[in-house]
Amino acid sequence: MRAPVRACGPTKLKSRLCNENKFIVVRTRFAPSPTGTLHLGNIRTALFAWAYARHHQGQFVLRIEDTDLERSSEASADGILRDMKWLGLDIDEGPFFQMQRMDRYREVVAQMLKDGRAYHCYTSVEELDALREKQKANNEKPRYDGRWRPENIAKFGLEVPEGVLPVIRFRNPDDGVVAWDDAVKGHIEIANSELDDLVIARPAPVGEVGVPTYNFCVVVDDIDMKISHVVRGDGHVMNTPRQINIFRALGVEPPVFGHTPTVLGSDGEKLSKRHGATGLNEYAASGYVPEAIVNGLARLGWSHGNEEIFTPQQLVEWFNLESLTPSPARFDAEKFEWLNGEHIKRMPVDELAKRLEPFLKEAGYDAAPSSGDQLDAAGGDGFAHPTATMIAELLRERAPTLKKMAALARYCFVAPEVDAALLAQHLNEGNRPAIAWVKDQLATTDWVKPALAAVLKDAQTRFTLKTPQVMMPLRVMLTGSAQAPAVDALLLTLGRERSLARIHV
RNA sequence: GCUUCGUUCGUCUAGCGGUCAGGACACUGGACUUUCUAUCCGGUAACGCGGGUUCGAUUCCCGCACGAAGUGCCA
Repeated sequence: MRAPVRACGPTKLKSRLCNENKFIVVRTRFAPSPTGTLHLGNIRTALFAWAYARHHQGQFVLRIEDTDLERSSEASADGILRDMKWLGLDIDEGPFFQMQRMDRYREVVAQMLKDGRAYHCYTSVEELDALREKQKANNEKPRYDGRWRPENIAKFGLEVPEGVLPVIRFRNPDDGVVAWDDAVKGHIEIANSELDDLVIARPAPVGEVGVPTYNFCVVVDDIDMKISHVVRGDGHVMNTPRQINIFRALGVEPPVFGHTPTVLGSDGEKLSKRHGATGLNEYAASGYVPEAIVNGLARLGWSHGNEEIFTPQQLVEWFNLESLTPSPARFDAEKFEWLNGEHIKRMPVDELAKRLEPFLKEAGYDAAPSSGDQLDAAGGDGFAHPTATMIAELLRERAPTLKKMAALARYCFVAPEVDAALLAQHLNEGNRPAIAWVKDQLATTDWVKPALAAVLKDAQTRFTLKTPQVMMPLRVMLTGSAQAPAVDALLLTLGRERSLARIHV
């Protein structure tokens, strides 16, 4: 489901480019390529850009950079939209698609050509390769030598070759340095002598403009979309000076740049499918809640003192670019899971129940109703079964993900298989009478927690047993496991009928 | 090779010239006699190396090492 595309950018080149470079409002953007699912690294950049805009009551723009025809797909663009929505990164404008802005880019290239800020270059790819090889062999930096700059043509003795379509190159300044104060990394400067004349439009007959290239489109887009702060991954640091030069050539002051550090896999390698740093959708499917993902992602490279657990709202309130660390961070799956558990614990039960329900269904506990605190329709073992809310209440502190919580809830629906050896460890002649007594009491006692607790306590005193001697056999019979919630809570959740059916003395 | 950026416990980080270098995850010890994969309390564990500057460097400067990115008619 693709949102409607909005046209962006007027056709009056000059007036547009030269004037409105004062940004009153903060406008950030996220500009992914639709070439696959978003991984944690990408989405974190989006999160930071979004949080910055929201913090300043600014706007957040989504731009899809779909000019790589071979790898781009609509499905992937839809996936991006879906993931952002799930995380709560609401967008104010867009998505804009670069493919639909080609005319605009060409218009600007044509203008630059006319103004002498760009020129045709007939050097073939083969020649370029040869040139670079030679430069490398001589221990020089491989770069285009500017031979087709109008003033150099004669010097190089060049003639326009037959049947070769020229590319258009940007005339980069020869001297001086390009410098900017990166909002994350601080002052950075690069000598123009390190930069060469980059191709801004691919081959096309003279008089036409070929397909424009990335570094150029980005600048035109950021100008047209009035982006005030470019928050992006630090893989773009080396593009920045080139882009700044293009901004200036177009008569526009460049925006503020903030380059966020890379996220590495837990092994320290770059994030990729193999590292388990899988797509966001898979975290959703594993029972992670978006609040926890936002929290964890933000905490990877950003900090607000010693705050570890915070809500998306708090992130927005506290966020600033200066508190980003400039160094790369490793993804820590264990900490993410812990964080997820913390967010689950803090969530209102009803909300938790609502989110748990699909996971219960997926686990095969289909009949779970959505809410309420009374037993509802018959479950898989033939008894009225607990609601999602009751289960959430019972297990919220014991499961780090919704999926694990659903798995833990098994005994709420299905009679457990009780291992005889395990039971024998906890049930013996010493406590058997007590358990029998408890069962008797449970047949008639009020099914409320204080009453249930009282029965259990009475059993201890009446039979002079230690607490575990009463609790453990019940726990095992009720759940099939020695690790389970408090027995009174279990009884309450499971219900009288089901509980009695499971207690065998 | 060249350019740019980076380097605090295993991991994420706080620190912005004087701290017993703090917190969190993980790990580990204990407590909770309603178990535990829960909860509470405790513990182990870090400033990459070498020079400066300074009364004093984790903090500032310079080298080195290591890592990352770039060096495309990819984005």
